[in-house]
Amino acid sequence: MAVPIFAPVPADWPATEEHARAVQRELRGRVVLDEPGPPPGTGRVTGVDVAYDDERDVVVAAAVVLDAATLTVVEEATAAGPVAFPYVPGLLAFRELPAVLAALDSLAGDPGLVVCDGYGRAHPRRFGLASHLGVLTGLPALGVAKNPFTFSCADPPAARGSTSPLLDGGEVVGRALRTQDGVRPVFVSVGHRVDLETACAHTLRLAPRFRLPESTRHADALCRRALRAATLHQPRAPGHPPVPWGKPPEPGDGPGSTPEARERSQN
DNA sequence: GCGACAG
DNA sequence: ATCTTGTCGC
Repeated sequence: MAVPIFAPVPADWPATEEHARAVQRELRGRVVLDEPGPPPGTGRVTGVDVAYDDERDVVVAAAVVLDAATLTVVEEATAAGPVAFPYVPGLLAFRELPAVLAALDSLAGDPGLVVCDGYGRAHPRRFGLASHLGVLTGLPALGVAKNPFTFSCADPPAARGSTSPLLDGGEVVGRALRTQDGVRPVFVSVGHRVDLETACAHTLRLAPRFRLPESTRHADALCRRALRAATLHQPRAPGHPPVPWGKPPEPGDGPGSTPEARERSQN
């Protein structure tokens, strides 16, 4: 599988943490918070995610478009490029966005609502990945994160659909949302042009069976697959990597390789 | 100053 | 994120 697009890092992309934080403070004023957002279960929803090979300085992004009513995949795209920024908590967008934007650009159809891996408003400067993506694309966007980052919240009741406020000190920045009975919650925050209530309703609809939304599960699987394919015959930098034992596992192994098992293991 | 910290 | 062995369940 060839990864069709090469996404160079934009020439004006921030290279320092200080610059990146300044960009966040400047762009955060453009976030639109007074739109309810698209009605859940209608139109299209697009999941985006990225996978890294820091060893080879490669990031691959995937965008998977779903029909919101049926959760059927209607379109997919990937894009690869150099890693644009180191991982710094609070500056994740600068690492992921160039590749994600390239993947979104290569879609033929309208992405509709974009579901990001990570946060939007729930961010030290109220401008996480989902907000940044929304502002740069103009698309409605929300964030679904797998852990509470630096924020705090009560454990929501055990039933699917239960929520509790996600707090930064006294300010509500998102919600912990239980998407399955008795399973750890996910952490939803607004990105751009969606309100928190609608963002949670979308997230719940997108997760009828697993903890994570189908949109992010599809995007996660696709970018990993594409990264493997893009990287499979490239030599690694000499020295570092430990040589693993035995031979690599065959496709369609035993248990532990099913989607359900993967989901549970990260839960 | 130190630890914690989306992916 | 990524690495990594085995184990459980449908």
